[in-house]
Parts: sequence; structure tokens; C-alpha cells
Amino acid sequence: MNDKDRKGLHSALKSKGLRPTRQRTCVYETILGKKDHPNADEILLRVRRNLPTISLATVYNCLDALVDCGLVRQVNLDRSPSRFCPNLTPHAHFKCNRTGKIHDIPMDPKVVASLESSLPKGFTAENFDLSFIGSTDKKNHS
Amino acid sequence: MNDKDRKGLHSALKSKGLRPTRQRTCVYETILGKKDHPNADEILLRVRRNLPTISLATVYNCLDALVDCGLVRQVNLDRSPSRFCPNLTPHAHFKCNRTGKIHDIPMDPKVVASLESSLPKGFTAENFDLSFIGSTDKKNHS
DNA sequence: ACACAAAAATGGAATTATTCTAATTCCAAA
DNA sequence: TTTGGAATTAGAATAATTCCATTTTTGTGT
Repeated sequence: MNDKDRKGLHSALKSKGLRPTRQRTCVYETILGKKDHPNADEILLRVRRNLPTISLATVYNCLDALVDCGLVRQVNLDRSPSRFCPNLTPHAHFKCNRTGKIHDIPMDPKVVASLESSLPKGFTAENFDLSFIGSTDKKNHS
Repeated sequence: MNDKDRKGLHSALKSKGLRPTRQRTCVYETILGKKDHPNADEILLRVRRNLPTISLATVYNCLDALVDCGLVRQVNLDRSPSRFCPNLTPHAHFKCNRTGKIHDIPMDPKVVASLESSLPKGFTAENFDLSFIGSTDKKNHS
């Protein structure tokens, strides 16, 4: 984890009155480290390479804290276990039903704007979630 | 339930090799009857007014069948229990965090097209899910 | 350094939506 | 009317997540 990320973590936690504990730092580091979309179990496995005794409950606590601070996004697709992703830019998700992989789909600000403006009067969105299900070309190894 | 809906149910089930049983018909009727977004428990309660002995497992089975046939949409917001909705037109969902209510948001075909065309080359979507979280005016009683 | 209080971590139990299973019942066709 | 597959049923099983009670850690003031 670089200095910028570490600073971001500390200040984001502080702004919510939370402390940068070893566990939180390590969970954050782990999520930053590999840009896939791991669920809590998978994160537990990865974090344990550095903190062999950390518990699943703590991983959940840390993830909650990170999501609350806006450092990490929680991705819920269908009814499958929550996945976590450090990509904070506006983006959608694409689940390939051939490979099962989740892909980040960057979103043009214009499309985002058209989405938000498609809301009827009286509705004000704080947030939105967009996901696609479909298939990807064989070529796509991203 | 009117004749058109009944016909639609029968043919949609038949096309998947399924039978229009009393339970399936009643679950479908119930979902059509009130255009909110009930979950399986709530649907069980409503269906039992007509079929007092139906079980929750059967409600789940029926819902599965209806979703498989494309007669009903399954709506997953966050990690809350699945909700079910008979609105088959392209639409998004809006969850008001003041009232907890779910609203259908009709979608302009142009916006839908712009969404689908925002996918990178190599990605082909069969389906998408769009949901908003935010708040509604006091006026909104829909 | 030291003690204290608050925050966080921990393991295991509890919860809850959903699925599975095995037994029964229903229904359509022969 | 028998028969076989499909559907229903109740209850057990599963799995993700949350809760709880206890212990550990951390930051602060002395």
C-alpha cells in the first residue's frame, strides 16, 4: 500500500471517529492489492496470509467500517454473497454467466447524468447500482 | 385475474413444460393483485387467504417457476429478502430510505439503449438491473 | 511508564432467507 | 383405473451474516 492510500485510509476513518487498526489496514490493503471482486470468505483467506489469527467476524467488521467510510464499495449481485471492490469511480458491474467473473464497467458521466435525470419529479437519488448479466467474448481476459 | 392474464400464465408455463397448478395460479394472481413489491413471506400470507394450507416451500417453488417463465421479476435490493413484481416493462427500482418503500421507475427506451451501448466491445448483456437509493418528497404516495 | 476508559477484536452462538430432502398427493395419459 | 412423473408439503439443512459476551488493544491524561 502506498502513502496516498494509507493517508486516505487514515483520514477517512478519522472522519467517522474510527481508528486505523492493524486489521482494518490489512483488510483495506488486501482489497486494494488485487482488483477482483472477492467476498468476505476470500478476503479472510487473503488477509490471513498477513494476520493468521484474524476472525471472519473481524473481517466483516472491518469491511463495514471501510464501506461506511466510503473507501470500499459493497457489490450485491443477485443473492450471492456480497463482494467488495475498491473502485470508487462511477461504474457498473457485469457478470458473465459463462465464466462467472465480475467485470467493472466504467461509466461515461453523460450516461450517469441521463440515468439520474430519468427519475421522476420528487425522487432524489443518493446512489445507484447498475449491473448487467450476459456473456463476454472469449478474448476478454480482463 | 382476467382471461388475458390466465392465458398468459398457461402458455408461459406450458412453454417451459410446467403445469398451471392451483398453487402457481394463486401465487401469480396474488402478485398481480397488488402492485407493491412483496417478499416471499408476505406472499405466503396473502396466498393463504385463498389456499390456507399452502407452505412457504411451495410459494418459493411457485415463484421460481414464475420467474423462470418470465412472468414475474425478482427484485434484489441490497441484502434484503427478494421481492417480486409483475411489472415486465423495462423499469428501474427506487428505494426510499425514509419510508422504506420500493417504487417502480419507468425507463425511457432511449436511456435503456444508452445503457446497453455503454458496454465495451466484447460484452453482450442479456439483462440488467438498475436501482436507486434516495429519498422521495412527502407528496409521493405512489 | 501507568492506569483507565473506550473502541475493537474474537469465537461461537444465533438468525434468517433460502434450498434441499424424503414422503405424500395430484393429475394426465394409457 | 392404474401408473409414472410432476408438484406439494413439512421439516431439516445450509450458508451468509449478525449478534453477544468476553478479552484485547489503543489512545489519553497523569
